[in-house]
Amino acid sequence: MKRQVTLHDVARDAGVSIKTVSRVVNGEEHVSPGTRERVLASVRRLGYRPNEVARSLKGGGSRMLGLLIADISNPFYASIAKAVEDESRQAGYSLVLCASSEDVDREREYVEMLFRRRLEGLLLVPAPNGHDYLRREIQAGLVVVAIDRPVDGLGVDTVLVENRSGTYAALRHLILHGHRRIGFVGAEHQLYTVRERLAGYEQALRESGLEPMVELDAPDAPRAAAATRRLLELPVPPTALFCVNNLATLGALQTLRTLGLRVPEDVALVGFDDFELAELLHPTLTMVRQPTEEMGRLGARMLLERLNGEYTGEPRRVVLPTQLMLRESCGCRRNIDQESERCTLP
Amino acid sequence: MKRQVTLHDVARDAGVSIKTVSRVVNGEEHVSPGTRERVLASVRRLGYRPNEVARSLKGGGSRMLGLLIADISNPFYASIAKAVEDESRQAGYSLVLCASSEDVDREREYVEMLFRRRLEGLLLVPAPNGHDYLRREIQAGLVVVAIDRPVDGLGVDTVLVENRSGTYAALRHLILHGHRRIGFVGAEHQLYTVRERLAGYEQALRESGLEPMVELDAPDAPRAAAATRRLLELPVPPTALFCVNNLATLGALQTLRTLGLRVPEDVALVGFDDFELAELLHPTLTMVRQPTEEMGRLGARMLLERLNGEYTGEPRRVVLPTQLMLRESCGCRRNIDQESERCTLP
DNA sequence: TTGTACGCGTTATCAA
DNA sequence: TTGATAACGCGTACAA
Repeated sequence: MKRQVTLHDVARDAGVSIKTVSRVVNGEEHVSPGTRERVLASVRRLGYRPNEVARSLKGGGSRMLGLLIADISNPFYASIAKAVEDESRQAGYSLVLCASSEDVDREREYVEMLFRRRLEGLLLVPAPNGHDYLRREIQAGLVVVAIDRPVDGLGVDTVLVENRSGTYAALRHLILHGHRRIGFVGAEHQLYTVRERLAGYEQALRESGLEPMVELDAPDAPRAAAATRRLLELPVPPTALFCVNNLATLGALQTLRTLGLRVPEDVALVGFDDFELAELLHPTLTMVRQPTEEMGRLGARMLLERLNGEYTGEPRRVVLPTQLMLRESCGCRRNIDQESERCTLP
Repeated sequence: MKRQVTLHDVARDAGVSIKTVSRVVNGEEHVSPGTRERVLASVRRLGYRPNEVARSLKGGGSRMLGLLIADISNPFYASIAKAVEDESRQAGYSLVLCASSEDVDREREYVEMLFRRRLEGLLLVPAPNGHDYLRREIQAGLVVVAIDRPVDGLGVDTVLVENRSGTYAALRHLILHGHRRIGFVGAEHQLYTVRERLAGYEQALRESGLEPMVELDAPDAPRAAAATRRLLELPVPPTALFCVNNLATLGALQTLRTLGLRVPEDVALVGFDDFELAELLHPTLTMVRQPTEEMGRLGARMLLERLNGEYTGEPRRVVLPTQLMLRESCGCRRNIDQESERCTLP
């Protein structure tokens, strides 16, 4: 990095003091038009640009936010990131992207780094387990907002979706279609969203006196594929599957294709976390949609409201609604005549 | 932001000078074990963490990189971002995420901001047109690496893929399958990648004496759908389509479905920019794969090599190979017996 | 209207 | 082995 152009350089060039240059640059009052012109000319000639690092140090705040997610290549997080980036930029903040891979240690390292760089706020999709370390950061002034999952016992603003009732609605739908054996293709029980969705699943089954069939070792597509296979190779296999998220859904589809099973004729399928191509697959996929962009946008807004003092009250918890996107994979189309009233459920 | 714990606080607490604390914190020599212990105890007790902003100002560099892409919700960019984030983190850099939406003005605003924050390097997927402004930033010390598209006339390290020959191979494949009328579903001609792929398309057609059928107004899925419809409603419609990227491919599929045309029986299809679900669609999609993660990883490495002085030579231009992923949508499977030798082309 | 002097938290220089 | 002091670039308080 070459030596940069500073206020001093401009001041010398324009024949004024650095304070005058500072005034001009920041558009303050009390500068005569003449000097202003002269200073601006020097600014242009020398190519002066303010050093935000110095401004931050002086006390203005770093005007940077962090977004900590598991994996940006997952469209769920990418969609959140898109909204957060947009809101940050509009508010004049820069956004630091951090990926934890669901690893608390990596998360903690990242948060430590963010704190040292004096980021003002953090949008966090907390990895499973142990967020006590965050208490210290919050006490030291870092503003945190949790998205997708709560971070328990810390009283931070939180944006969630209706995991439980969204799943419940999806399962009611399958049950009303006549399914009695419905498998759950899940992921680590440590994940809040998985627990909640599992609870919705179990509630729906319990109410109908059905037996749960649960596979939880499906944190990524390949393992979801294996989990699905285990379910389908049961002595009495399920006639329908509920997949806990987009990755699990892809894995399940993989296996269904491998085994040559037709959807929904042989096995019906509903998944959580809708994605763009669900409408282009064959069959089209019935999915529980969560408003990913809105989650990001809202989380960012809540964070910014804290930062600029627009909100100073108690921690907020927003729970956004989900939506059951009825398409073909649940068997709806097949039964649409005889059960049309039921298909309008959600 | 509360008042933070500084070197002074630690120094006072430990009864030493700030320089001594600084030495301990940075693991320098010339500190007696006794004082070191005392200082470390104070550091822990007070919860001191170094202020990287101050370090940056002092001259250590900000240890931050920028990644400027069009849209993080596009899996192509998300995949690049994943790799870049990973490389940055490993090198001890933080990554600022910037989305330009292909808008040069927004790009310029972002770069200006990045410069003011004194980011050390920038990984850039340049928006179309006018990058003269970058010259100034580079001269001022910003290190730039271009990914996916070159930024002309500026002599920066660049990572590209074989757009032209990749497309050429795809079209040869279609032509050898007997297609004589092949449509091109493209995007703005201003985009380097589009121009290159179009050139590959035209070359293949020219060599076989075929007539190009080109639609360029397909920058997103909906407009790609419309463009595809225009092609297919021609008096003599194409029997095959080449789609310039993943978005164009999705748009084309949309229209094919709407019109009730079968792929590949009625219309064959090959697209550029493979994506995960191409294998799960029906039919599975024959696509030109580009090594997105490697593009990001390599770009990041080249940038880091510049920053740490490992490389100081002439601007480098790396062109990564693409790969034709033969699946069903090109009609390959149908003809695989009679043309198996041709199918091994790529 | 303009300028001087100080502080932000750190590292670097040089002396003790 | 230690410490006082000067940068780094900027904004603020206070004078002029």
